[in-house]
Amino acid sequence: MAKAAGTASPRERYRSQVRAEIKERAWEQIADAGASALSLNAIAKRMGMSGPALYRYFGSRDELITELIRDAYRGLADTVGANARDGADLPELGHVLRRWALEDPHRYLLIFGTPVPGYHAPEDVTAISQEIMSALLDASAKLPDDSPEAAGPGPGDPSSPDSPGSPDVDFEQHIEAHRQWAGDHPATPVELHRALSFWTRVHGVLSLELSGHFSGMGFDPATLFEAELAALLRR
Amino acid sequence: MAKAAGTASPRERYRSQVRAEIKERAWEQIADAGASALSLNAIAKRMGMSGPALYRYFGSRDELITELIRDAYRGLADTVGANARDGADLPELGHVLRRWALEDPHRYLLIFGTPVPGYHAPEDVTAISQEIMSALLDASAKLPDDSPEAAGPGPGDPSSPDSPGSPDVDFEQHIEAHRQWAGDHPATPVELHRALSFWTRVHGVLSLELSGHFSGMGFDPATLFEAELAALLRR
DNA sequence: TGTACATCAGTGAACGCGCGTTCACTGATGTAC
DNA sequence: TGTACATCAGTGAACGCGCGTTCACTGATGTAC
Repeated sequence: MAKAAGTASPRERYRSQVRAEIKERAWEQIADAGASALSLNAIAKRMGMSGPALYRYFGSRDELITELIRDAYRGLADTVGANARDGADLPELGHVLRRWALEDPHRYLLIFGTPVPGYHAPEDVTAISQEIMSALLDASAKLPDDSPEAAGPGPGDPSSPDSPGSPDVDFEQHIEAHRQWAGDHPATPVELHRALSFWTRVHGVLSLELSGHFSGMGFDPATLFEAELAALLRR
Repeated sequence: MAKAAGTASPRERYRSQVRAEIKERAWEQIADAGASALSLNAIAKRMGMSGPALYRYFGSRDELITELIRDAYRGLADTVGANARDGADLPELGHVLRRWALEDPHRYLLIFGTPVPGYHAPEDVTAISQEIMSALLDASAKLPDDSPEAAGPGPGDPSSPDSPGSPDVDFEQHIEAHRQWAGDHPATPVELHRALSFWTRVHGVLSLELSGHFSGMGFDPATLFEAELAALLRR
């Protein structure tokens, strides 16, 4: 029988405390030596416990990694979702994302970096990542659909954004025909396109920044990030 | 005494053959299990040799990894450099990069993916990556500096590309003051900016594509890639 | 309130494994006279 | 062309290590009467 929701026995409370500490140490270890070096024995040692003790809390090493990935996705979805509901626009969500990534680079890289070899994410993670995409689509849909060439006051007519045969028109036709990933979201092709550009551009700067590829170059990645977000609106 | 360049004794020839085969097997292993699982013993086993034998060819595991990274950078620099010298423009270099990455995703990810924990690239790798950047700057400098708003026939006057205080002007001022990474390259701030945008956007799409983040989404990454390259020209 | 029992956290020993690396050695290949 | 020596590739044993995981067990904590 399941316990009444909301209450928790001291044992249950203790259990979830220990589970939480295991995860904390796991993140520390990932920060020190990378995700593929994650070791239950090493975590146990750091906690002053014997290795096998952890098997009371996680069935296997893979189960622990899965839960770390799930937690990371969940946290990102919550952060993005909350800001989107508060009315953040796409550039603001960009800053939210960047802050979240810099707060704990390894958490970001565990999700969006080189995949852990041989590891396949469970289904619910896919659902969470669709939740994130959906928040981005909401924000994308709040921006005007036409490019600012015609910066007049009117809402813009839909006939002139691109010459036919241009890569944008091509992509927007393509995305129209392959929008299953957007679920039931009612975004227009331009909005879908903008959300995808947003995602890839944000990731492009963040990924290189977090991997240290700008570190010897002298300039401030934040300024480049800013410019990329701005270019996204211009187009 | 060093041998006369160009000739090689049978022993030297054999040596470099075996070295090459070790690297080949190493790449196979990276493809199978990730860079952090690279193991000299496992490579030796695949080659039908005993583990210690490899120490005739590489001083340590780290030395082998270093050389793989160096080779990858070198290969990319050669590819990009050759195409740039043949007159490829920035979008064409984008396709070159994408082809190179898809040809062997792990090679790309070893360089631009999540860093191997605890590993620091040697100096000559920095030099090679500057070589790549320099080719991108050459290509960037071949494009007109002003945005296509003013699509008139004149070469464009330098006073109108952006309103002051816009993120682009901000970034271009910043990059002007921090252009040491560009070495002696005489590119203008707009060109520097475009080369960096090129790099981060190309990487943004490629990185997510290679890590499988688009795989369940249904659309074709190539089309998105195309659109990103086109947007780069537009600005 | 006290006793009997069930639940559960954590331990220590053990299994088999693969790792990087060192070392003394064998045997083949190349070099010098 | 033949012999003596040096060079070098590769082997097998060994070192110490840490890993994931199973198992039988101890001892503390919670539950039922």
